[in-house]
Amino acid sequence: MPQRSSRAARSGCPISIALEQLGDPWSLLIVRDLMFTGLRTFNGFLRAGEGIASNILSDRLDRLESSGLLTKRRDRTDARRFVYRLTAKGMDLAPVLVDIILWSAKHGPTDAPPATVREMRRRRTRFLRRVRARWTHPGTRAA
Amino acid sequence: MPQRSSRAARSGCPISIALEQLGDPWSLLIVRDLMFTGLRTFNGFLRAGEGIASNILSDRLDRLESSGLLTKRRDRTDARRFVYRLTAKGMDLAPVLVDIILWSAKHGPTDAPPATVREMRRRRTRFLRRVRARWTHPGTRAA
DNA sequence: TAGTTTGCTTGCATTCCGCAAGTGACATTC
DNA sequence: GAATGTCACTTGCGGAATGCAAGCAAACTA
Repeated sequence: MPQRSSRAARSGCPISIALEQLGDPWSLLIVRDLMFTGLRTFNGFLRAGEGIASNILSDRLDRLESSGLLTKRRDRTDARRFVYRLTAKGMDLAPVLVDIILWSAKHGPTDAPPATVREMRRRRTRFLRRVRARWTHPGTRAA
Repeated sequence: MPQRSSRAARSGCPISIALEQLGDPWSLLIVRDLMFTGLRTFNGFLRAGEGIASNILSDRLDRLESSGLLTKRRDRTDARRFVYRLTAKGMDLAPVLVDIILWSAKHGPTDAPPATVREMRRRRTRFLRRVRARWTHPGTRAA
């Protein structure tokens, strides 16, 4: 278990604090998968992501869990499997992710559906409310 | 000049695209210094930051410039010095940074002044307008 | 012109990362 | 119930990135 000793407690700056938990190329992608897609298992992240290595994924899931961004529980129907789920703290990253999506979509071509991007921009708070509702009441797979 | 070959063009996901440009522990801190503090020079970033090494800073400035997030010009009054400045694309990260600050301030103690955090949360668009105005008309050092 | 400042660059040791291969617990199939 | 497959990792290894200290040329200052 590699330690992130050099990155710990650099300063009290809120941005620096956030980067200690999310300042790498992978953590936010895992949060994205948990928030916007239905992915909740190890192999789900492995395959549907951008090609993260399994050891890195394992390490990032541990860090995100110890940062309080997600929880890890055994699947009830399959004891091999773990179910990863965003905490409220992790869910509170939704505005950040939405702004990042809007920023990327504004400054270059992306795969994000233009209709969704437009909705994010024009009905930002409503979009965030819906994402949160889907998290509170899972199973509601909104378009 | 180390290359970020392995991180290039992982997918068309807008979050992945953003992380290719900002997905490390330092880039966003440089953007923060440019956006919220008056820092614009190499040694300014070096000293006021969280202790970035000079070679890393040099590399990150190059990357941010080639990503179109900042510009680099000679200082007119001191030809040794370069002046780094956010582009419009870099400035468009302001909503992201504000959301990150709000997220950090909500989930733990930070050094951010509570009054500023409250203003960011309650008058978000006005706060963003002011940050942008200070960028458009430099010299206006608002509190 | 001697000395300082500025923005890097270079060497080097340490750490991190991606890839491939393995492992043990569990599930499925026959 | 034995063979096979799945799941969530773990390990080994080579290469890349990082942090630290030192050095450097150009430009400014005394």
